[in-house]
Amino acid sequence: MKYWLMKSEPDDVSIDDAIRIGAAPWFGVRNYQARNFMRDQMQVGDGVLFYHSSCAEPGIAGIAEVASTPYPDETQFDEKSKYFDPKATRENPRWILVDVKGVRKTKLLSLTEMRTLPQLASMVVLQKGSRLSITPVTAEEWKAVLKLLS
DNA sequence: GCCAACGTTGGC
DNA sequence: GCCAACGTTGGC
Repeated sequence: MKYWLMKSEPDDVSIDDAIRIGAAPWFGVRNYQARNFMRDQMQVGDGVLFYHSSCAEPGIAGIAEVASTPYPDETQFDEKSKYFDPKATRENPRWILVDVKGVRKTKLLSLTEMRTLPQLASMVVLQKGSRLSITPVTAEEWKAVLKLLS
């Protein structure tokens, strides 16, 4: 059992959307490190901190969980998608994703608040220059965040 | 909209 | 394999 923080633009998919939709493919990741986390390390049932980014109040907005094993991101094959990748083929797909299921909405733990909390200082997402859309979360960090959200 | 910090691409 | 140029992320 691992833990993750996954960023989503709420104008695109918010925590409310994720809960309403249920298990949904986490499409559009086009960064190899983030892809590798999904492809190589995620397991069904892993805990996800659902983070709202590029919005008025960025921060953790809810809890989700990994809901599938990895499989190819369909949008890489779709010429009409903005995520289309001409170098990807069905025989040799480049982008792999998992389904993510929204579990519950929480109060917003804002980025500014997170930065003030010593128990969260080690989180990858808070490190200077970090812009990975998927980052690993330690069990300690997970516990600390859940406590703050309760 | 700005821009710092990264990541990717492609010529050599 | 280096690295300059370019593209992207995402907070502010």
